Amino acid sequence: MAIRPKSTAHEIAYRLERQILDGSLAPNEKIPSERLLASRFGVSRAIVREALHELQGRGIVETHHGKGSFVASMVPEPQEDSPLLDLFAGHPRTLYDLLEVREQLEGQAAFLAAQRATQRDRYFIAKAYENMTSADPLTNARLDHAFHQAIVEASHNPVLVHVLSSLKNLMLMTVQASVANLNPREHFRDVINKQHQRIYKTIMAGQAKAAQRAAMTHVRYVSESMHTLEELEQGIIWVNPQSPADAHQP
Amino acid sequence: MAIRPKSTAHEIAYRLERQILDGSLAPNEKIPSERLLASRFGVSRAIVREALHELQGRGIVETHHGKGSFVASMVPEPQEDSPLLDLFAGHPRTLYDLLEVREQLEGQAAFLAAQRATQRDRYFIAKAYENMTSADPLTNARLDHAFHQAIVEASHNPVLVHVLSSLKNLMLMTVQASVANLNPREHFRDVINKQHQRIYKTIMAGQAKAAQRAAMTHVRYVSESMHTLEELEQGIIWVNPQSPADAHQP
DNA sequence: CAGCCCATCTGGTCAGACCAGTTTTTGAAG
DNA sequence: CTTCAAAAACTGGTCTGACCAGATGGGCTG
Repeated sequence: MAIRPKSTAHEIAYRLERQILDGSLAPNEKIPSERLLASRFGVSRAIVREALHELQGRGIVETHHGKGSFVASMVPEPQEDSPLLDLFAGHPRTLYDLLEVREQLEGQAAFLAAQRATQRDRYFIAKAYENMTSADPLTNARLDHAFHQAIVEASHNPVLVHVLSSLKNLMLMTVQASVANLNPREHFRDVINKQHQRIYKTIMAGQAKAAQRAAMTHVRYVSESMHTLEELEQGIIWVNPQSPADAHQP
Repeated sequence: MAIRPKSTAHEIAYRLERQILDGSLAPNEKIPSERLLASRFGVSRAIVREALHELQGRGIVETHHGKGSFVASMVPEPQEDSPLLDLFAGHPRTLYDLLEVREQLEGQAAFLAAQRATQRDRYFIAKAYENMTSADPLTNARLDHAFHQAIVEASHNPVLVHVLSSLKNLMLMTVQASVANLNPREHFRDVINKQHQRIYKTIMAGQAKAAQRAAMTHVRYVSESMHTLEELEQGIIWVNPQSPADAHQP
């Protein structure tokens, strides 16, 4: 076989990645200097840098000018299948573009779910709804997502499922963000709970149009609320005494 | 603000990324050569390479020795590993699922285009519309698609652009199929032309709601017409003496 | 006309130099 | 001996220019 690597840089990236995965290089550990790696691997420094940039792009490595490169602290997940997530991460405005699309698709999903949900679908939706409402409001981002997911699947449209599935991580991010930001505020939480209830009831009642409206209203409300919150935060109005920047340094 | 970028390489990666996001660089499109990018951005080729490696690590870019670098498609190429195509193959019904989703997204695109289209957008839409109407009705599948594409881009929503772009091949297939099947029939062709005209006019007039309705009506009509045709074909009732299989080969 | 070859695209790799932050060493002052 | 600031010795960041290696297209040759 002897699958020769596409490029030396890619090969180096692969070997470094393996060292990280098998524990030779632990999280937060300092990676040897570029010059040392270069001589150790027998390649030029430029190649080492290209390899490091590749790993950097994958979030496995962080480098700091003057200090060195380090194994990223977060768990390296082989989620190669979501370039969209990476693409949009760090672009706040895109969040609203995403919510704009979600408004349509979730609305359609609710509409179709109301029309097409089988007994089994209804059971899962109901279960997801109960789990969500009975759980700790501060940590139910995933349950929130599970509820929406159950609805999407009840639409029985594979394309819709697939498209939204492509946005899954991204969606989870936004749902998480919204829940994390909105839930602590009782007013928002109450409104959202009511909206979820309305979506749930209309789907169960088979009222397609109403379900669509409810889902769209919900997503739009989340979007607008986050926008409002964002403006508040920019005004340095912190309800929580916690500082916004304190999640780093080993 | 003045957030000075961590590094030039990262800055270049960001700028390339933005070009991809806003559609200046479409999926599968060839990225300018490293030497050209270097001189264009005013940096060394090494920096361009590091930036490309970062995007490579994020799955946004693919490069091939001797050929160049390309924007990766969000959905795996139409090879055998595309879940959507697998889904589609052998399940003709999926075509209607796709059209169902398209109805929503094209409607939203038209809505947003009517609201947000710049002068430049309007120019491109107008041009695409003219090209489409003046061309040979039997071979304008691509022009049809170009028209719809121009509208989507005028929505100025990168997420929408990329979601629809991911479905591009599939969409082109359906548009092509619809045009190929429907166009020879004068009645359908007339209706579709009128629908295109209505979409065009409402967008130009900035009538968002009307544009949305027009676009949705159009997609739904195409879907329903194809459904009708399909039933006709199964009944082997051919109005046109033409064979059903002759809409390919360049 | 067929076919080979070379000019010239493209990315891949290398070497060495220098700039710019960080850390460590060092040496002089207190 | 301690203190502390300057300097040396790290680290990554960038540039230059060269050469190697696939891919390609056009023109010369048989």
